[in-house]
Amino acid sequence: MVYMRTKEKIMPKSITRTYSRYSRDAAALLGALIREARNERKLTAQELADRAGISRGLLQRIEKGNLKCEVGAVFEVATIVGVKLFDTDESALTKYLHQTKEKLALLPKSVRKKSKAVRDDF
Amino acid sequence: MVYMRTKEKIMPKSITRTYSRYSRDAAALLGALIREARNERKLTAQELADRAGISRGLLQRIEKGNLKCEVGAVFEVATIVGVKLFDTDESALTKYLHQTKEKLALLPKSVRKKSKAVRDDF
DNA sequence: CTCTTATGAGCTATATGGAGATCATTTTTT
DNA sequence: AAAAAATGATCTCCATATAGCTCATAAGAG
Repeated sequence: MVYMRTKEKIMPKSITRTYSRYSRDAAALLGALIREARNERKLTAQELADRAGISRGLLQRIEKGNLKCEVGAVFEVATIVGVKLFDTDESALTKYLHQTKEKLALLPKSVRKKSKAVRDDF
Repeated sequence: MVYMRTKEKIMPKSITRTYSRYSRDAAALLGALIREARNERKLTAQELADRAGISRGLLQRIEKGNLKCEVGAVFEVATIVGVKLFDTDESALTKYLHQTKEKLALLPKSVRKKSKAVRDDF
């Protein structure tokens, strides 16, 4: 393990993640939908944050579409204000989840490539 | 109370978040879909992690539906393997995003409750 | 208008999520 | 069969996301 530390200052590893446009748009949209839903329900930021068990500052970042937030916090807030993920109702989601789990249990667990052809069509 | 201030320093804040069932199901489903899509594309965990710019361990947690991951990492992985969020294609998402932004710009920025009635119907 | 409250932005200390290892097990290839 | 590769499950270190403030501004109520 090598630490990039000098005497004067600590060199950060500079892990500047790059996000695709789609990811940024998705987060921004989700944040906007959350804010919209919160206003419709006449909830203040503090109230919603309290219900979700997060701080108001974190809620602010979520509504702004900040990508560096916990998935759990984002999903929780979305759930509370009624923004459904995957455009599915809960029962359908749960049902499909079980189906997928069973399906996955039957599949091989690892993947072995037979060719190198990989498509990047997105 | 004389000893009240001990909790400031000594007691860790121990933020054990609670997540709703829906949030947990949503994360588990998303993780399962990602794994499914990754297998269909014949990508190893390491390859997908490299493409997303994350570690293999983080990808493991994402596929397991761990809620304590960056939203950006989850969205990015989902995007790469073609799991569309919100069940919408990219153009529609972007379009709706702009509409929402314009709409939000016209709305009042703060919320004031007129009554105390708040519904918890979810 | 004044008063009250919500929001936005910035700050610090700290809890913690992520990178990068190792190792055992499972799966695929040869 | 053996070898090679992928996965799952750990661990430590540290960069940073988070909670919890503060303050200024904005917006609604009276």
